[in-house]
Amino acid sequence: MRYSDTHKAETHAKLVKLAGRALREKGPEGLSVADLMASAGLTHGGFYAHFKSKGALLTEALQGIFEESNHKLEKLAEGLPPRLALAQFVDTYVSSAHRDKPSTGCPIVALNSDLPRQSRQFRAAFDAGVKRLVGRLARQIKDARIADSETLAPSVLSAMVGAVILSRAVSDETLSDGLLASARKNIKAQLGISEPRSRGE
Amino acid sequence: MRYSDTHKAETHAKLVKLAGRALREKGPEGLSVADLMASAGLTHGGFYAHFKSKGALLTEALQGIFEESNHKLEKLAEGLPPRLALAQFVDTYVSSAHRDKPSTGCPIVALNSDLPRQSRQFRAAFDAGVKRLVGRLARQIKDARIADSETLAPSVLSAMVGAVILSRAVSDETLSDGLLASARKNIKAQLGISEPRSRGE
DNA sequence: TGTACATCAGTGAACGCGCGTTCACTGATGTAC
DNA sequence: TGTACATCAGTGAACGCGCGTTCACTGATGTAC
Repeated sequence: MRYSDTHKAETHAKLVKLAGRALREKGPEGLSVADLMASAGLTHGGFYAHFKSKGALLTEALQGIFEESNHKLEKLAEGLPPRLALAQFVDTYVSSAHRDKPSTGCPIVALNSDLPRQSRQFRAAFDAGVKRLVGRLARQIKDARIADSETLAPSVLSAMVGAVILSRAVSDETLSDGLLASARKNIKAQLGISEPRSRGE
Repeated sequence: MRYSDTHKAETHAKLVKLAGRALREKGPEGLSVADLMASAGLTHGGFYAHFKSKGALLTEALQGIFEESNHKLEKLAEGLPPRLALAQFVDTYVSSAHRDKPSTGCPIVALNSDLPRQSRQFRAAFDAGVKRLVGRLARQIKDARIADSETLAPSVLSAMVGAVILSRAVSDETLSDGLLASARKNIKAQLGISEPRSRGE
């Protein structure tokens, strides 16, 4: 064969990864097959040797994103006591860094208003990802011995999601920063994990 | 003249209104000029007698939506004591009715992830709308004699926005309903306006 | 009062463009004999 | 050991389609004389 045994799988993985970024940056409609292939150094015709359709790629890319997010969150909490891990999660999620990097950020924030127009498979993958994230958050809240972990988790997630979404949507930077700070403060207060040390931040 | 004096203005207003609904339902890219004109009983060529471009229409439609939303909110609070008005706002916004009717709902929820890809004019109109809504909410919180009205308002808005967005994005209805209920409860608790009467709801 | 002309909201064919998708082909390599 | 063939990831031209936009035209009516 012209290529190594693993070559096709490597190309496939590369395409999924690139698509994951483009998907979050440009949305499902903004991602173009030709551009994606060009970004991988290939020509557009070869796309269909890897994916049945653009839709199939989108779903696979979304699954990959959620998988990757999950790993990142695991790493973030590693070795930290539950309450600190939770605070760390909120601070990292509701941050200007997250706001400014959609291509590597949370897919819920990046894709939400496109969702109603996507395929059933895509929405199913999204659902699974959201449920998994809610579950993880509920466990973290429970581990931190905070009451009402089950009902608190979805509400905390939606507050975090909403804050980053609004901060991204708004182009006035002062308004955007203030919004994030205010949300961080209130979410942590709601969880009862406001740390007194960094008040001067 | 073939048409009455007000005819063109009426058609224009009708197009803006129809565009406002289509915009929230299908997004900026999903709204097609030809479809819009057809929905008004006209042919697509006439569009440019009313608008300089599709972009100009989108901006005008967005401004119209925010205007209309503002009127709705005013009506909702009319005659109610401040705390009840606030609770009413939260309950109406974070509701399955709002979730299920994107075409007449809040544009922040409907359009957020499309925003980075829109024109400067469109984003400016969005900004203005968000600021106005935050201002209105801050005033309501202040009127209800709740502390921290300035920092609370953006955080409450983003929590409400996030809840409806997530509830719309998720296709599992139980998860979606639970999310809204949980968010309503927590937002009102955060504001200190949980009413004890409707606990059994 | 009657005729010629101007107005202008709306018509509908046509345009250029980017898109997702198809398909005959390439060319380096492994395999069969 | 050498030759003919099969394989298959990737190439690149071509397709049909929907889109935003343009433009010559229509036709009912108001206005000038």
